[in-house]
Amino acid sequence: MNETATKYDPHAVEEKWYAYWMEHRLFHSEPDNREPYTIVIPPPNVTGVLHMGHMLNNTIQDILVRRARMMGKNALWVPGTDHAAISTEAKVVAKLASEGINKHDLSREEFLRHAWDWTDKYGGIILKQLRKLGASCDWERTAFTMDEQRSKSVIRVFCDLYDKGLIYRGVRMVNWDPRALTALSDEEVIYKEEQSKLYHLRYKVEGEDRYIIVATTRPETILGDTAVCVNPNDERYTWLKGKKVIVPLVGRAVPIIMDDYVEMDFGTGCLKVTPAHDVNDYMLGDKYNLPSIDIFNDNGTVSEAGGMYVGMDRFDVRRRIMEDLQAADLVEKVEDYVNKVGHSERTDAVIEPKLSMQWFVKMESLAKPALAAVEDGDISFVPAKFRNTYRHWMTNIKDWCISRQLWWGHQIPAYYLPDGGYVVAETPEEALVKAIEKSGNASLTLDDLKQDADCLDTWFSSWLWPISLFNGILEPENEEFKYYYPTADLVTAPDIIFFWVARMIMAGYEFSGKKPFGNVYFTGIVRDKIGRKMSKTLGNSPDALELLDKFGADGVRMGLMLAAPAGHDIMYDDSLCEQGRNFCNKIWNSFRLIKGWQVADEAQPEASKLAVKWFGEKLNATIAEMDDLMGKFRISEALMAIYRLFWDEFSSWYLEMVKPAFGQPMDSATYNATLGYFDMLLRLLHPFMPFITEELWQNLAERKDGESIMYAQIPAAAKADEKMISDFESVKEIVAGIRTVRKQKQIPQKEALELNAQKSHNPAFDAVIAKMGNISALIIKEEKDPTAAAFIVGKTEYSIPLADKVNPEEEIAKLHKEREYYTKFLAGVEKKLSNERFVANAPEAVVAIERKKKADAEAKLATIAASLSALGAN
RNA sequence: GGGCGAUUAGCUCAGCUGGUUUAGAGCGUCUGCCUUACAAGCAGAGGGUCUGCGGUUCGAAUCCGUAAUCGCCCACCA
Repeated sequence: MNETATKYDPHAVEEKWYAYWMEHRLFHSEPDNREPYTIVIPPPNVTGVLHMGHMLNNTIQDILVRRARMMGKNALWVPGTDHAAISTEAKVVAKLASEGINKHDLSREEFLRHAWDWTDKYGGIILKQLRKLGASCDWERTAFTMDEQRSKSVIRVFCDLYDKGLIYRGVRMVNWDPRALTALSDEEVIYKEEQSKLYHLRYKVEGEDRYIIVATTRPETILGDTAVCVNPNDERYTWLKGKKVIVPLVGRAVPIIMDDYVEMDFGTGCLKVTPAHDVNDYMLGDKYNLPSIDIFNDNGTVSEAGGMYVGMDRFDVRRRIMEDLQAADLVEKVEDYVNKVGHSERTDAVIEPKLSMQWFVKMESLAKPALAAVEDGDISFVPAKFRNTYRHWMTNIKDWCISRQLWWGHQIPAYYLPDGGYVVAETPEEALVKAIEKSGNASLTLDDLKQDADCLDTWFSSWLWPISLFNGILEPENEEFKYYYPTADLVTAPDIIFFWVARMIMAGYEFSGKKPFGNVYFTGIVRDKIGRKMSKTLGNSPDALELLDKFGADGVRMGLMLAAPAGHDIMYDDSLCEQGRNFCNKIWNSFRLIKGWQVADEAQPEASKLAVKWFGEKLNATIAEMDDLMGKFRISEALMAIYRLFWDEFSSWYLEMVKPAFGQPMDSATYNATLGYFDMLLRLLHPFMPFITEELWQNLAERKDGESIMYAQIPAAAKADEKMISDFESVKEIVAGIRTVRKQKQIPQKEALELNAQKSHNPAFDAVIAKMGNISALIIKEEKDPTAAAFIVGKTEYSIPLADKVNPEEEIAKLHKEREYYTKFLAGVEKKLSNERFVANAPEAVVAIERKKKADAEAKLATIAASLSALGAN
């Protein structure tokens, strides 16, 4: 380490200590007698790269884990990645396409080989990047949602739920992603407001020369129309009862149905019904036994069943059909219209509601204990407002569509028999046994069984994450599971509360009988300076690795944390990281100062003795404050507390008080106390800024190989001497008063001054005042010196005799200003006290405070009056 | 359409069960200083009728109502 550099250089330091921590396996945890503290990482996508959100989220987790470790707990942070079925498969498909390979020309096995190659190559890059941030994960436990243990757990759970009757297969209207070519769960659909059109189309009434007008946003779906619906109470349309209308262009006659689902005042009051491509229309179709014409292929082009525009994309059809309708004079009008359109969370494709055969989980019974856990506070949410969101979702929960028409993921363990029917089993061998039993056909072989081609939703493996990491599904009695589970805290972003958090809670109770974690800390969303969400398309997200490089990991961590109270979005700006970097520098330079001191065996100066005593109290108070704040997950406030202790109290006051004169040595008592304090400050800072604290801690004293600040304990708070702390605040004010006088009168610090004080002055810290103010003599003197520059601290007036330098008029003006303030203040207090109802109703303590305020203000005014009269004014 | 949350200094936010807060912090701004740890620094200063209105109370930034603005979540009006 280069002790002469005035700037902290994070680069070499970070690499060195991370390697040291790894080499000595300091992140590794095994069950022992200590209290466990466990966090499981929200697994990032296996092919993802580090972004601002990850940095925030993982910094918080690291702070919690490192702090727990330093409080003597057996801390474990388990890392891992998620196979992210849809997005990974999409990436692999795109990569193959760029090589001229079409996914569908490959067998499932061939495709999976490519996918695994891709995963091996790019997978886990993000985990390497987390190391640069300082994440103290137990990398030996790195897991993957598709590794063997996790995969087996998933399959076991599927079979278990199936056996319990909680998983079923059926034809339902699902959200279809025509780009990823798979069904999605409701949660994977993002509704976005879009500027679109409302098309008013003319439907001819069969056998009459009359038309009705139907309003739609999707004219292309008329190909699938099988009815037109009006409200039975709508008098405009009673004449339509029992009639049929002709679908424009298509020429098909469809019945008029009457249902009060239709809003009379929307559009024209006529609704076209396309049961195959709209959830509500499906419901109507079901109710009125309408035929359902599926006019789209899986990729969103028109199918043979559409009869026209076959093979054309749905959006091209929209344009074309409108041209054709215009030409046939079947368009009444076109209005601008804003509506919400569902998009795929992963591919952003516009969702097509589609009827298909899928697998579902019945959620109602799973939700019950999970809801109760949060309602009863067994699991607490930070901030608590997310309980509302959670409650609402849980009480309106719908069945979960878990099948995905993908290859990358856990293949559904359902096996179809040659003569129909299927069995669900953990392995093909077990399936065969069940199949033989079910069919009564003993000659069946493995080749006769055909496994369901679909994969499971990614979240069907993620919801088991906390349990499956400790193998709690397959071996619920294993030692690790019993020790580490339930985990302590979960740190995640609120946008996956339904995807993940809620489902983990359900899985926790269902598969382990216990909650998966005690607290859920919801982070904010990182936004840019003007409040926009950071996104690739906007290009407003700084490159995470560049930031780490520019400001150092500690600087970035601190910058993010300073602005990140729980659940509060943070507006990112580089100035935050600059502040973090500057703080690193401050710490660095304090260390340089301390290490530069010569130590001699001499008596401890009075000022140093006082400083040591005072800072000890201040340290105690801050430890207590941090304990309290961290207990409430007010992490940024805890950081601010230690930041201010270090910068304002330790650097600006303590070090200045004990600092020996230039070239002079320091007494060993003060020196050792200072080293002790510095050590303690480093410990308190370490969870937030792991690298610089390790570097300095290692250099602060001789350390054995393998020793680390990571395991240096943060002691429990002792009771602080509040009296001493508050007395010292007055001392600061006195010193500040002296500094102000010096500044106003342009008297340099090196010129010693005399200070007069009234007898109410507390002499306990005189040595400090003398040193910090460069005061040669502090004289208790009641009478006023008109040639002295005065200031008041508390009730006591202080003055510095300056002979000719004092301008009496300035002094008088200053006193008048103070008098004005205190007169007003006193009037306010007196008004309160003269209110009988206040005195009668307010608690005694509150009244006493007001009385003291009054007495203090009066004393102060008396002091001011005396000073004024001494100056010959009033 | 329902719900939730926010609105406090130029910016980002504290202020928890109303009373030692006629309101605090960090950053930024302004003024002096390259003082032998640190100019990414030091010493100071200025800056707010707590979104508006009404109410409860002896007392309101804090509780209640209401309006406005913003944000988020949920929902099957084409």
